[in-house]
Amino acid sequence: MGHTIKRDLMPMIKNSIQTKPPSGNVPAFSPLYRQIKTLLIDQLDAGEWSAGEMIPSEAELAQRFNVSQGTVRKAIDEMAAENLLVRRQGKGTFVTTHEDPASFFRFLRLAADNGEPVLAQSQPLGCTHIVADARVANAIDLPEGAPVVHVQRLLEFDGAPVVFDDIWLAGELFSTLTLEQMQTWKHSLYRLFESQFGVCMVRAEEHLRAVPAIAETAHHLGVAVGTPLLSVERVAYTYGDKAVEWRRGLYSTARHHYVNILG
Amino acid sequence: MGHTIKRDLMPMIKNSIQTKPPSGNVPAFSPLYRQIKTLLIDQLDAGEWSAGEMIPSEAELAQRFNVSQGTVRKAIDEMAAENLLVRRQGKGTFVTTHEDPASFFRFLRLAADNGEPVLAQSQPLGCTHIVADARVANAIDLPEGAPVVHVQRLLEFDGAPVVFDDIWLAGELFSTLTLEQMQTWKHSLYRLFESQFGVCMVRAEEHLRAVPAIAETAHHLGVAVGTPLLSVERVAYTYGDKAVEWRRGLYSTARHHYVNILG
DNA sequence: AAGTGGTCTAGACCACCGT
DNA sequence: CGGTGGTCTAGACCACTTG
Repeated sequence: MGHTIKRDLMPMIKNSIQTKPPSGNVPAFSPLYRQIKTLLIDQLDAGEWSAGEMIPSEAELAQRFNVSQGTVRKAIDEMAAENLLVRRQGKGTFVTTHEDPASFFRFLRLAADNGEPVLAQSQPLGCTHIVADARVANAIDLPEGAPVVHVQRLLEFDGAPVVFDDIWLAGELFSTLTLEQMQTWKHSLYRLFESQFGVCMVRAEEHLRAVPAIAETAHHLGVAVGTPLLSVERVAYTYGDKAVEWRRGLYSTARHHYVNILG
Repeated sequence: MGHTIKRDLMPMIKNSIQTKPPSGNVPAFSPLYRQIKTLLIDQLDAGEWSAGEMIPSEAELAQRFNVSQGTVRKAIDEMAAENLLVRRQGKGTFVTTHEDPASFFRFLRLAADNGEPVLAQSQPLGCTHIVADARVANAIDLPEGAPVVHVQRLLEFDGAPVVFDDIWLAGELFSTLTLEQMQTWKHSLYRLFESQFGVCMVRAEEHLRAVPAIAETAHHLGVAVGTPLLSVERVAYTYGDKAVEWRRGLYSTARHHYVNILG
């Protein structure tokens, strides 16, 4: 037969793990540290610790889960590599937050051609509560007709408009979002979502293509109709790989470019 | 004073590491496993093991470097995370190769809109040995006027042209590259570079923008002049962060898109 | 069975941060 | 100083591959 972890973690949770026997031909063996990682992610998802907060020390977690510190360490290592946690030597381990300077506009891969650091300013244009059409429903895994919030906004770099965004958000999580709220907010949208709605974006997937500017977009970005624009479609995920946002950004790449590092 | 590692690695190499005292206000402390990682990368760079080959076992390396297996393991962990090495349980640890199916067109982020897997075919159009102009020289860190190889080629997906590439290579490394050689080659260019020139691309940085098609490109890609194309400029690096290639690809995104995962 | 990487432990000590 | 993460060790045992 198969590979099961027989170790007890915490008495109260030991039954929640490793329940699946090696069914079919999928081994489904999960080492202790990965089970612990899963537990920690569940606790993040449940809001046990909020963004920016310190989680318990490795020693404490080791005791709590009844494993060695090295095992906890390996779980945290993986989570730090996925940007879920941030380790700070001498201080502790913290939940990654978009409030952290290092995470300002963490998912915005635009850079100025002249190399100067970009300072983005968000200019909200609209916020309407509607229902999901097929395309949006499919992107963020909702039934068609489910409530969604549609946001339009302009991103300006040094006062010049560079990105026009259409954003759709899962309605349940953002039912109270208003245009005024965004207009008085001075930081990134993800920082707003995190601090006001408790929704922290941790991962995203983008699809890029080149498209001609249509009249409305051309107007907002101050370019001629037909100007090639970079279309960036993004699905963003919170803890537990839940898709909660779909957006399409149209980037004017006259003086900026999209940067990507290939490992 | 400061932090120096006092451990002897190998007798023959112990003098090569940790020579810098904590000058200025830079601690410059390097843990053992990172010193070992540097040594291993140097050996990869020197061709000690070629792409696809198995490197010595962790136990052997531990003995060779006079450290514990766990320390070697941590060095290899980092290298595996950077795609320099691939671990295979029960078999060994191997140098990452573009011959591996998982690495075919490893840096090509194009996907078909309909979700079907893409099968790329390279169509070489030209190969000339010239000297570097300022732009190319700057990109791959050569003096202006240094020899470079200029390659033009078309990438076809299912017979349809999708990418037009202009590629510049460091001349010293590819002095014997010919058009015929590429025309008879059935696989990716990076696989050719690796197996015929011993140059393995391990990392790249891309800058993307949207541009209108000019006449020549439009002709090659079968689109109208002015059609928005995705311009992808790439600098590719071998071991030791040496830039050896600069290219600009023009992607027709009518039926394909560029995929990017944001961690 | 022998050899490889993968997991887990227990403990020592170091580097860094705050008080 | 005590608490945190960071490094390193030595050894046991597990999982996977090959002969």
